[in-house]
Amino acid sequence: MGSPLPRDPIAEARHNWERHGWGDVAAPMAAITAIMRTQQILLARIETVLKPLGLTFARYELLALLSFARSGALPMNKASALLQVHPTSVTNAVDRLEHAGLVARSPHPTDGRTTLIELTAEGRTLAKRATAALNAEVFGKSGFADDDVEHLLRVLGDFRKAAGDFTD
Amino acid sequence: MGSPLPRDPIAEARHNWERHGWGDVAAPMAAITAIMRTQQILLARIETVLKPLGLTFARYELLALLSFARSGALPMNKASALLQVHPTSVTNAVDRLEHAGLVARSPHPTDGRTTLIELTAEGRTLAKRATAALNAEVFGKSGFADDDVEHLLRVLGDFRKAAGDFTD
DNA sequence: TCCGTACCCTTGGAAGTCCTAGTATATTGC
DNA sequence: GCAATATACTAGGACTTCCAAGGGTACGGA
Repeated sequence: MGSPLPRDPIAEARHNWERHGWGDVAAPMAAITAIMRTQQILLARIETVLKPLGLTFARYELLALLSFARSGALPMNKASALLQVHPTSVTNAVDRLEHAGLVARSPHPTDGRTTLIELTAEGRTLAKRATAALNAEVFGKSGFADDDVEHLLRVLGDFRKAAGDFTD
Repeated sequence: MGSPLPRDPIAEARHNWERHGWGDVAAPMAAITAIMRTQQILLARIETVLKPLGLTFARYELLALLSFARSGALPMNKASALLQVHPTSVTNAVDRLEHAGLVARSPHPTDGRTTLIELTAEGRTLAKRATAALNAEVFGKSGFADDDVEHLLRVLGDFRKAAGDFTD
């Protein structure tokens, strides 16, 4: 999409902020922008690894979640809550995964409102392969030093908790 | 979209990774997932602030970039490179901003292939208001401690540089 | 019993991202 | 000068996300 820029655009932005008298918020602005950009880079790496397997990140996340579910099945609203995405996004992902034969919908035994989603054998196999690929190609080569990983987990964990992600 | 979960889903995922014998990549996996989620939270905050102004984040970024351009105008390919998004995304954003009367397209004086984009007076005013709102409501209340901001900037800066974002 | 409220999922629409292709203009090499 | 290559933008399609609205089901109080 683009070759390396001669200058860091986020450092430039920070400089612009300071030049306009917003020095008090320039650093957090830069940090937030850097998080946005980092997410973009990581997502691109992940999608590159998943593409040959016919998966997108959204669909992989759902497969992975199901593969760890004790009972092997999850209500859609549970999946929505755990993945922290809108229910319609889950509907969308399940539609496509179901069409690809990787998951199946079934009615909840006692609650007629609820739909359960479950991995097919094929879905379970693909989830394993996708996780192995991501472990090898992305998570195992993140480029973050061990110390930095721990620090990120602490800082971002505090942030998410303060944002109301979890109460734990 | 959801009330706080009783447990941190990312910590759960890390636990699942360790339980399956992928302990060597569990921490980076968790850190990467945390970056994804943090971006999602921050983007939602930003969009909430921009919505009353009739802007999305993508359009705001373009307005802000133009407002800092010395000449007041930028070729679309330059904007694409600096914002680090696909050229078609810039076309999309410019289409909508132009329709809203916030930017204008004009032909490049010497290169017939390139299109220049420029802020209208209205666009310049709105960019100022939007930046003020973001500074007050998002960047000024990021929730990150000053030390953590500096650390984030270093770690993510190293990462982006290693990923080939800039050569500086 | 039955009505209202709460909850679960789906549909349709708007927005963003990227990709692939296509058109038009520059530039380079022969 | 002209053909071949490179560059700039745009069109159409796939995907994800969210919101708003609607239909179905469950449950609790009158």
